[in-house]
Amino acid sequence: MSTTPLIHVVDDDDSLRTALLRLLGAAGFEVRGYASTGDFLLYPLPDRPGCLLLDVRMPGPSGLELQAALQRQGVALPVIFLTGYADVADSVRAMKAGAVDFLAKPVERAALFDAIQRALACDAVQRTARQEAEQLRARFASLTLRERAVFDRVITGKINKQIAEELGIAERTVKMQRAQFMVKLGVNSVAELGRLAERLRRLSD
Amino acid sequence: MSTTPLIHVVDDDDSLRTALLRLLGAAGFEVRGYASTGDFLLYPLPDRPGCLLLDVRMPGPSGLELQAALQRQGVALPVIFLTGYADVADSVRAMKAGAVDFLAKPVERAALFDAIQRALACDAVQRTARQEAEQLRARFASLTLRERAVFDRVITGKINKQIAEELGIAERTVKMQRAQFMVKLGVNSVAELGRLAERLRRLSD
DNA sequence: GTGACTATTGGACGAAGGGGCACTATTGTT
DNA sequence: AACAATAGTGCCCCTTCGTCCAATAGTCAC
Repeated sequence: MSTTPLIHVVDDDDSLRTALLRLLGAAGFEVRGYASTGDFLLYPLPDRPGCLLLDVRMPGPSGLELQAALQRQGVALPVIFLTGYADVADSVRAMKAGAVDFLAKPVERAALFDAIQRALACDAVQRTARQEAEQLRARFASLTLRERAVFDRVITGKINKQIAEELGIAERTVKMQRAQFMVKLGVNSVAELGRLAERLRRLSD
Repeated sequence: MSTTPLIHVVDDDDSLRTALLRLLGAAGFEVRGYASTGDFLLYPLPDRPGCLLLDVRMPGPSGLELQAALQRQGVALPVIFLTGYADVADSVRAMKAGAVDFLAKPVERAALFDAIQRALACDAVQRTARQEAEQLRARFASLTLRERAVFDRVITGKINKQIAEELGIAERTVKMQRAQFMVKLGVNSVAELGRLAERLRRLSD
């Protein structure tokens, strides 16, 4: 069920990165180290719980640029920054972009583990939310255009007769399509249908 | 309709505060200046759109402490920090606590107005969300215990007969209470009722 | 006790939803 | 050309819902 979290460490300082990997590994996490932004982006990201410990200043693309790139790609992996240079502008930019924390090197063990815990909690919430959204979208994607048209009108409270007239079809047909998408959506009552519709609407806006 | 936003400026530096007030006033905002955290907290906060420009280091309670106090009181006024001392720890703490931005003095006009614009947008979103939540809660608060019991079962798709048996009352009575809360909640169909129920559930968790 | 008020109930009728059965038209397949 | 497969339809029956008219029982103030 619960896979052990995978923690990615991106830092060009070999000795620090190795120390971090050892520390986190000893704490029971699965870990992967990368010496640069490019190394990290080289292979596709496995779809599993985790977070990213990211150095800010490195040869090549900076940690901030990596964070922005991940955002553009729609990757929601929580990021914890580690930096040796105290730069307020960097920290603010990172936090505005959604970083979980921004820690100064040398980082204290307690602060690091606290940040990781928050990052993993954040990731877990995001993952379940995304998963539920996917399931919901999938269910609605199986509806035909006609069924979807009837659905849209049912959830606004219209009665079959009105729907039939609006769509230029027989009331009997409305009943059929209605019954069909009730099965497809896995609901047994109009009330549940309305709740499902509201959950779908939340995803859109 | 749209009140001009009210911008609060808390800074112990009289000349800077005055300059900020003049600048923002000239830009069309309504402004109020405070020389300390205490001054700001002295009077109740008017309930209107706005944001808070807050210095970090001041004699007495710091800006960060004020931010924390506002959070504890449930005040959601967006905060933009201004600081003369570049301190990464402060900036991270402020941003983690939800600050809109954290700007170094001397602050550029463009950066300031950009931050203010984002803060006001954020405030507007929060205010409408809170207002809708209030209205929703108010509508549900008008339901009697019995009506609420029937409501809970209607939205799970139970039919009147089942509800009547569960609650130990006649089906006829269920119908009546059902009609009553439909009026109270201002909906015309079970589908809308379900959507309303889902919106209410969102507020709880 | 009396009257006002609320909650609850019974019976009945029309409107609406749900679904079974059979027919038709269109489309794609062999 | 013959043959499914599918969507749309008409007819009919049953259940459920919404509502009107009326009646009963409990509570509270005076």
